[in-house]
Amino acid sequence: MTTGRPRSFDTDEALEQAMQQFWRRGYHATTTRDLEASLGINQSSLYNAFGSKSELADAAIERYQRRLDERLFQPLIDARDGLAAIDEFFTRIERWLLEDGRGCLMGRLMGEGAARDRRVASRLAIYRDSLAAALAAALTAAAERGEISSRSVDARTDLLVGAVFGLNMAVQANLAPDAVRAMAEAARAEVADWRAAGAPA
Amino acid sequence: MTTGRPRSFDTDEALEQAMQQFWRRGYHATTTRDLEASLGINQSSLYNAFGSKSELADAAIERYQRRLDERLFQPLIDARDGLAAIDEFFTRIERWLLEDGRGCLMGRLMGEGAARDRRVASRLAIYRDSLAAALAAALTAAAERGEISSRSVDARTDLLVGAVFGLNMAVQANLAPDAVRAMAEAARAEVADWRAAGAPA
DNA sequence: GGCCTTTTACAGCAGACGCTACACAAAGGC
DNA sequence: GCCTTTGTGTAGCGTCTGCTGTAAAAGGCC
Repeated sequence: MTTGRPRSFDTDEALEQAMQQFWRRGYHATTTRDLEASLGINQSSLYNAFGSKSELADAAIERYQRRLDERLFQPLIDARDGLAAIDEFFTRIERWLLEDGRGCLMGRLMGEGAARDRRVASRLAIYRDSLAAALAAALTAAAERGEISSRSVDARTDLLVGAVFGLNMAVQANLAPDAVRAMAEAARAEVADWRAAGAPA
Repeated sequence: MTTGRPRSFDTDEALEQAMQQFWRRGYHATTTRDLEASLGINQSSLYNAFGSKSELADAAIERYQRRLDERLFQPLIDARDGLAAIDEFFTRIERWLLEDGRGCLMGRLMGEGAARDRRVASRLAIYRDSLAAALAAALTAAAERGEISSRSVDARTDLLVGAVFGLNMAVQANLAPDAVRAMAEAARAEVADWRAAGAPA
């Protein structure tokens, strides 16, 4: 059995703070000194506990993705009311992106080209797949309810993934909150038009 | 009159190379040593000619924006055939983004948060406004032709700006070219649906 | 109380960054 | 042929980056 000196900090709480830091600043702009400060942990302890900046980021992103699934993707999948769920989804995303002006960690990572780190690239692939799967599930539900044609599900999934990417880009580009809200509203209006047009079976 | 030693390089050609370098790597990842190499110019000459990295980038971005206007935005404004012009616009953007796998310089800058540099932020504002203005002009033309309702122009401008941002984000996130193509195709399909639905005057 | 293991603190490494000081080179003006 | 003006090459500045070497500290186990 290993005993040794006990950790002076809570690993889970440290990971939470790391996630917050990466969320605020992205991957590259977050330095190991920043992490030292925001985690309240000496750099050598940080390396001892997490291995490297890349590994710590990976763990922090995993934590973030669990939160995204829980707060945004899973509700979209669980709500079986078709287009209404998508409307609600964009409302949530808009709030998520503008709250505290922090945007979305995944949007930050995509935008800054952090995919050059293999671990981050893998996380980004998971993000994209989760987002597309949740939207596809909602659109499939909408087709089952007769709100849209089932043949339009794939293209509209791509369109909405693009809209979400676009919202992230807008936040990343420092667009005014009102402009971001207008973009989200435009997506909701488009979805509403689908219902109005109906499904030609 | 000033005389002095003449430049050993062509300033315009150097600026072109600087643009290419920023285009490939973005703002932060392009170092003054990179520029030294790709411009074939000593760093001190570079600073003597352009002032600073920020000022050189500003001039390079201005050059890029002229090219964007000429190849993408102005054709969209000049073509007065409404939705067909928008379809063509997305085809051009798709090609622009995937050609040489370089993406778009403005997308790179937006994504990497280069807006913290004041000059870059100003350039990004110009880009966004030009893009929105070109799309709004085409949508207005489409409304005049009766293809869509004139009341939907503003919302659809926002939607399409979002779609373009989304395509840029997809490229920035290193999505497979086929996935980017699918996103562009989805935007075109959506635009085609507008024509099918027609304008309820 | 010694032993062993793990974590901690401090200091520093090697490399990259944007930028600049300085001496020299190359042109025109007189 | 010198002077002034501007461009060039070298070398290096101060700072920041991710990461590590080393020794002391703090716990369990016998």
